[in-house]
Amino acid sequence: MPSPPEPSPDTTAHPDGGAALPPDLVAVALSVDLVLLTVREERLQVLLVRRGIEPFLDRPALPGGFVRPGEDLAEAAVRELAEEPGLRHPPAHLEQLATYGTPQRDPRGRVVTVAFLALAPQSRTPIAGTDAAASHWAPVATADDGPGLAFDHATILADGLERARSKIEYSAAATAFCEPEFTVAELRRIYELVWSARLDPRNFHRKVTGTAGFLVPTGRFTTRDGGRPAELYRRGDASVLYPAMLRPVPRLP
Amino acid sequence: MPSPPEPSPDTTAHPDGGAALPPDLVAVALSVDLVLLTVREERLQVLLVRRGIEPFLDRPALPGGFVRPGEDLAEAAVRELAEEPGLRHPPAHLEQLATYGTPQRDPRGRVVTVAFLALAPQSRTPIAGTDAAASHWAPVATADDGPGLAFDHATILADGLERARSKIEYSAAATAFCEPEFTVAELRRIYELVWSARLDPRNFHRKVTGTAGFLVPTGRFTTRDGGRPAELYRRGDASVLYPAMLRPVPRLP
DNA sequence: CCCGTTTATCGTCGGTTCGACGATAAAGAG
DNA sequence: CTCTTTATCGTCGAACCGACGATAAACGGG
Repeated sequence: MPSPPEPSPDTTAHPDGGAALPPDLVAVALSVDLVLLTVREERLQVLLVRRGIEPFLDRPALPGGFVRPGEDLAEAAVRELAEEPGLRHPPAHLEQLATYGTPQRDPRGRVVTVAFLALAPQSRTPIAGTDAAASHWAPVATADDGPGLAFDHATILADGLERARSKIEYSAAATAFCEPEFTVAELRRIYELVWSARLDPRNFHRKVTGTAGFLVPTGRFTTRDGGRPAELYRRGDASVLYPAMLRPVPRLP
Repeated sequence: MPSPPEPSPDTTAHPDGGAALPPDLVAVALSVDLVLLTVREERLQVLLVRRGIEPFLDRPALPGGFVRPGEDLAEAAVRELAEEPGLRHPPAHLEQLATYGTPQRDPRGRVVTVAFLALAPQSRTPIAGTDAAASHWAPVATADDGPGLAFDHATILADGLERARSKIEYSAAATAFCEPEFTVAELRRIYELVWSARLDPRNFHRKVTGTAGFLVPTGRFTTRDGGRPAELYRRGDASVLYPAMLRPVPRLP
């Protein structure tokens, strides 16, 4: 991390090998932004930060930051997550979402951002929802209320939500929202809150326990949800679900 | 397009609004690369170029180039496609694939590339396969033969192929490989060549003609494939297929 | 002109999966 | 002990799929 203005060191470095980048190409600043989702307080929530500098001062934004020299993209995403006080441990799921590079998306200049989608269980998300701190959890249903998100982060959030909603259809990614051991009902609650839909407990139970490699029974039981004791499961080694979990079609009436 | 060395104009421009980018951040060169697929000569093929400069001189590579000032990412992808002699018209399908930014992926310096996946019908791909020209079509099955692809383009190509193979499962993207009017058998051939699998003609016919919004019958017929005349269809307005077209499970024996 | 070949299209049959829902099991609350 | 809550097992019909038979409509060669 040097100090003075030398804005594009890497683009002119390495003139060895007889090859150098063309001198007239456009250099951009590169950042990563994170759509970190969790299920807490019976709602799907996203981690937001309050911007402390211009532009969009005091507006909510997705957590993120600039990529450092010699740093890979996923590496930068993991580092930004670790720096956020809203997350104690690494997330259970992290994947690249999309890249946003519209020329005018940042008034300071050309900033291209690579967005990542991260899913984490509630136990790794200690920040309370109504703190005035820089980091806070916001229900995704109300993320667009109040002052709008900075930059194009509303678009990125919407893309991340759609990715998460479709990802849990055909993969075991929903278990990333769960604690290491969980009941079928707790997993079903994840699906219901992510999809904003109600699922039949009996059909859901048949589906997830009948899909090979999805859930591994522990043989132990819990009554923490009340009622008859439910068996505890761990996530299996299956990453894709086949056949997929079907998202209920939105009913018109 | 200015001329002299001024490698990072945009990162220091716009100091207005009381906000400027931090002076010590890493600037990167930004490029787009294209995985342009078509079905020709009974094979799934990808457009490759022969590199005319170092590094990877004379090695095959995905077509692409640097993003220009003021240019959006998708805009740059469309421009690069238009500049390629391998494509006469805009592709029928274009989507962002992923972004690759490992620090050492380009020996000249920090170059981050946004890869796009494009699908086009044969009629828009006039270049012959064995020309010694800069652009040529290569069957994807043999794209890894001979000298390897430049940079990390083998990884990008593999990701693009996987995206294409899964995309046609749950969307109508396979029609992007077809001419404006096509028969059910021609569409089936697309699926078979992209998946390297054989599909039952009767079940495929039932599936595609029974999925609402997938195909629109024209009422006209053709015998260009021999045998009994087949009805010509156009693509419908459905973009997602529900239920999905099921990819056959790979047979072990 | 008849006939075999090729391709298109329609149907049938059995197995799997899904949605809707009944029935039973096992805990806690009062 | 009864009521409530939740978990889990079954049942039934509809939808869908894979395998495959049957018919239709073109062509080419005798």
